[in-house]
Amino acid sequence: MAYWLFKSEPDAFSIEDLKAKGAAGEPWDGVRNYQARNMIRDQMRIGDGVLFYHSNCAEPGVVGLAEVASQAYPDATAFDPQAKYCDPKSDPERPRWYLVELRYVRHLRGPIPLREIKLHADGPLADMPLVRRGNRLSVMPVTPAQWDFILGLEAAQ
DNA sequence: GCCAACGTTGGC
DNA sequence: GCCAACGTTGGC
Repeated sequence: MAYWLFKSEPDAFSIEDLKAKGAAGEPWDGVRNYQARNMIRDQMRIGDGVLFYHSNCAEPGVVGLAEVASQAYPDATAFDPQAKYCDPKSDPERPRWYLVELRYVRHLRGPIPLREIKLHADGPLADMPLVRRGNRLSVMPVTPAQWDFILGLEAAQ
């Protein structure tokens, strides 16, 4: 089992929104980045752990846990001319973009702000793309050691 | 709102 | 295949 971090803008879709979806979960559509696509399509498995991260907001940080709730399948919003993230270069015969569904697991005891994560940018979290300047990946891998360390920060709260 | 960093596009 | 221009992301 692997671990991931998913960014989401809380104004658009927050951890509360994911919680409200309950067991049904939420198809994580709209990812239009090849690096992220490859991870989604080739590496994600049902049951993988997800750090749910709020970006582009007053206090960016990890706010909760989710899990990968489906295998990857084509992102149909790419075929939909009405959709915001429509991509004419993707079609059902040869889909270019994929998604997995996410399911809410729990909130963290308290948010772990990016500010705090960065305190460990020279230590246990050095390899997290999150702490590197200018990183824009909306989906990124998390090592078991990083996962444990983050949850350790939560336990210390 | 600003702006640095990045990925993508498209002309050549 | 290069690279400038552009649009987007996302912290601050």
